[in-house]
Amino acid sequence: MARIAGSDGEVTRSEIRKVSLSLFAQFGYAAVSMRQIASQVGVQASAIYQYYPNKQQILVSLLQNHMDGLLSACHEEITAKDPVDRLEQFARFHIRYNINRPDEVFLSYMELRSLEPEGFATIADLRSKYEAVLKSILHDGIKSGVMKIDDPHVSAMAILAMLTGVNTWYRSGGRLSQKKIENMYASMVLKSQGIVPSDHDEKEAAHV
Amino acid sequence: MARIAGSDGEVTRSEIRKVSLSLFAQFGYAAVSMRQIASQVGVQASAIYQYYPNKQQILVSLLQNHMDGLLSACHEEITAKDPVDRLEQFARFHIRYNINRPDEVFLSYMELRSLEPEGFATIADLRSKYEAVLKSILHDGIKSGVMKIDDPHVSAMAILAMLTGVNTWYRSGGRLSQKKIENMYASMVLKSQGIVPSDHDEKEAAHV
DNA sequence: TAATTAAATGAACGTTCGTTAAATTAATAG
DNA sequence: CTATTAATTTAACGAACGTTCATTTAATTA
Repeated sequence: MARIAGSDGEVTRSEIRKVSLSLFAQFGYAAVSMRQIASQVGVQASAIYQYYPNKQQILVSLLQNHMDGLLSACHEEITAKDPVDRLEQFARFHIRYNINRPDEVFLSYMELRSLEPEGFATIADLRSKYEAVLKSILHDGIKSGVMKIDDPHVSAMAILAMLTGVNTWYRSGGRLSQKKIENMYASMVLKSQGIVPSDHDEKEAAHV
Repeated sequence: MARIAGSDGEVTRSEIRKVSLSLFAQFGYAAVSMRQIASQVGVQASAIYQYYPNKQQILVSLLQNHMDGLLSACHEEITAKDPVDRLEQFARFHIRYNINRPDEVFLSYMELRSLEPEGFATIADLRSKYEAVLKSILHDGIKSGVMKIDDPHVSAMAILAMLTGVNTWYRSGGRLSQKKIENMYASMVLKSQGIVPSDHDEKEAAHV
């Protein structure tokens, strides 16, 4: 047997991505074999090399894709002018975007160590661009005096860790809706940076 | 050659632990081979089996040891009565204990998935005991009305993620002292749960 | 000093790994 | 209908894997 009736390269390629993502997230990059991926795709291991030059490039491509999507979506969705509003938008965006992509997020945080230097540099650069978005919001909030922040870098790291942590416990169909979770995390993030919610809400109301 | 002059089982055992911890944390459990561990210990791979029955048990033992230490230290060091004081003690303890054990912490969070069912159950149970310590503090704080918390479980997860996240960026000898970092995280944790620091400080002062 | 125990070696086991190469069949283009 | 391109197979490569076993040497005990 060789080419299979009805086989389609684009379908196989996306199947390889889907399966690799799921297996890497579940067992870790190093623990997953090409044969294991191939078997779930329904193909022989050697067929994967038609689409990716090696195992490492599958991982790089998955991470690259995730970070690109994250960055462009965040630039699209965080539109407010006021720093407090922007921080709230950031928190809500981060939860909303990540909560439905648990495997990508897990990979992005856990498998950077599996990357060879070149791929690592690329992904690390994208991540620091994302962190810069948050840091810039915090700087604005400090300048305008609405946030009480000792150290913007530490605050940024604390906020990101807190938000990303939702993926360690959230399972869809659970007790809490995604909107509820988004609300709670947004509130905790704002308060953690010295923003008293009622203050800001009242100011907002006064404008209307 | 066989037994080496001056060789000592206890020294070799602890060397195996040290090396395994460092390699597992750096490359991931699955990516590290017995031969790699052995070579850093300065021994042949077969010698490791004098001390551990297999690779999996090295990991289980490292994780077990870490969680035991964490739990007993936390019970020793969190002594206050007042819920707000206890939450502050918890935050400071978690930072202080974890910041100097980056490899153990990383393993505990990342390699649970590498555990076979029995070991997984053991470690997961220890972790939930630790989480229960924090949740109990939050419940007390809610009952006494000093904390503004929507959902204690979500708050506990958020706090733990935020605190544990310090290990993703902290490197010893950096810009900030451990004490400074402890202070900042403790403050953010309290504020995130609706505790206004000055309020509590003033009440404390009033007692003196 | 002889017997025993502790600590390690070196060789080998069957398996699996990532990857390559040649062959084969399906779909498409001329 | 034929030639070409796309998609896949089977077979094989050397290397590395976790683990076992018999053996060897050092240290301790009797």
